[in-house]
Amino acid sequence: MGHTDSVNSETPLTRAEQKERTRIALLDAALRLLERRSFGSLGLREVAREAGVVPTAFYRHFATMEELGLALIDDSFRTLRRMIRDARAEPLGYDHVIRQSAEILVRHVHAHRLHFRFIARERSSGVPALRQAIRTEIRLFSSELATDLARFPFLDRWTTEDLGVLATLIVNTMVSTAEEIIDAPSGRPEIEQAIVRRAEKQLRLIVLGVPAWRSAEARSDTAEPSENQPA
Amino acid sequence: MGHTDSVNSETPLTRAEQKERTRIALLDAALRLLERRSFGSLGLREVAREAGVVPTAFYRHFATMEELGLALIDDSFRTLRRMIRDARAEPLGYDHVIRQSAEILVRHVHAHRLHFRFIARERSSGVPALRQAIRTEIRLFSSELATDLARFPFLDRWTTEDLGVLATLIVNTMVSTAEEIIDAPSGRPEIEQAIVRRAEKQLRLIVLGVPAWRSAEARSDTAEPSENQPA
DNA sequence: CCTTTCAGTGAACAGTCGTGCACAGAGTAG
DNA sequence: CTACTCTGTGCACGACTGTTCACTGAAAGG
Repeated sequence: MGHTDSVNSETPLTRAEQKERTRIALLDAALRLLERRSFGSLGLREVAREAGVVPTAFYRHFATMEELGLALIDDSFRTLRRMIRDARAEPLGYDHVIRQSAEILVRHVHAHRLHFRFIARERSSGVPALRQAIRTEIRLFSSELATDLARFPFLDRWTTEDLGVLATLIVNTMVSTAEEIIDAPSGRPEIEQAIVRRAEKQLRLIVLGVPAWRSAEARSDTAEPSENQPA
Repeated sequence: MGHTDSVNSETPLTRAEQKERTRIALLDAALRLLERRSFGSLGLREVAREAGVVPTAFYRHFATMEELGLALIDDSFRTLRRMIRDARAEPLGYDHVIRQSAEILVRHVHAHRLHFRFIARERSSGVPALRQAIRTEIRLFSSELATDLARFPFLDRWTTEDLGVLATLIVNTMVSTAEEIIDAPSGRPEIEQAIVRRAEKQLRLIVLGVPAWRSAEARSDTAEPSENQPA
């Protein structure tokens, strides 16, 4: 008696459309459950139930839960990349860079709260395969930022390694900020404002260290004098 | 036929001693399982089995898994506090502060790998109660650091808020570093050295921004000129 | 010494889990 | 129109889960 209206109840659809629809229903169901639980504790049956689908239907889309998890990571980072494209597209007011970047981050975190929460949560916890995949993506993101940074004053003659150091520091700060925004009680705008305000200050502090960087490297006493280039 | 040698097989012990021993066996078992899995996906039976104890014995020590988790947090932060005490006890070579702090961090992460892994993993993921508890502890740690920082040059006349900004930035960097060290493949010392080296550079960069801080605050154009005090 | 306490046992419960299998029935191709 | 494809269904299975209960036997207390 298999009735097809478990996910859809609209006009007749092509087969591929209907299948994609169920797939998305499964992904969304998982994402929804992940608001309160961790991925590792999620069950195949649980997700199927939440999606309004029988457990065995799950296998038509994913061979295992881990596979669904990787699909979720794909989707999540797709939205994150969109955010970065947005950031690059903006005029970039030069000394408003920090404020603008923070604003973009906040906007996207709100627009794709579930995706960001998923990434933030599974970044350090749970299933090794997912953790690995997320770390790789973030690392890739950092090195993209590093090449972007190389076009700023003072930074144009930095070592690749030093640019990486700076980029990672900035990314880490952004990630921490995103995590705090996600966990902030919604409907308490002043708390979120404080978080954003602090993030901006942190980024500003980091940027302030940039002009002084080289001299400090030269001051480094007992360290092996390897990678510092001559002025 | 309840035999008592499931955990112990030594000389006769007092009742309290034996009970404490089993309690520790349960905590250690959980900690060991948490190397590969997340706390949320951990089962009472699983932990009891790993501890070499029958499931029902679990209830003699913890009413629920969440209670065991909170006990784990207690223990983990106890070792973390010991680390901080060590850090304060050292001579603090003044401009070797960064190198020394990093060294202490590395040493303790290795000595208490399981505790640090647990904290790192459950900090952002899984069971709300645990996440909450961990965040509170870290926040407390940050504000302690803030008051310590106030005794350094340049920092002695900073706002409380700005000190918090700086402290949080430093703590975040430390936490990220600890997470990376934990996940670094053991037996590859060069990878870990690279991580530590980057962490030191990041901290140095942050510190370099400190002397320039006030002026930048004054430069802040369209922002509301609230919390900056006159020089 | 005898009695009490209580950490750990073992069997049993209702429920959930992942997975295999046969089958329905709507979309698709000839 | 017919035959085929394939997504979703329904049922069954064994394994595992959290929790209950009455129990045992050694340490603790008088």
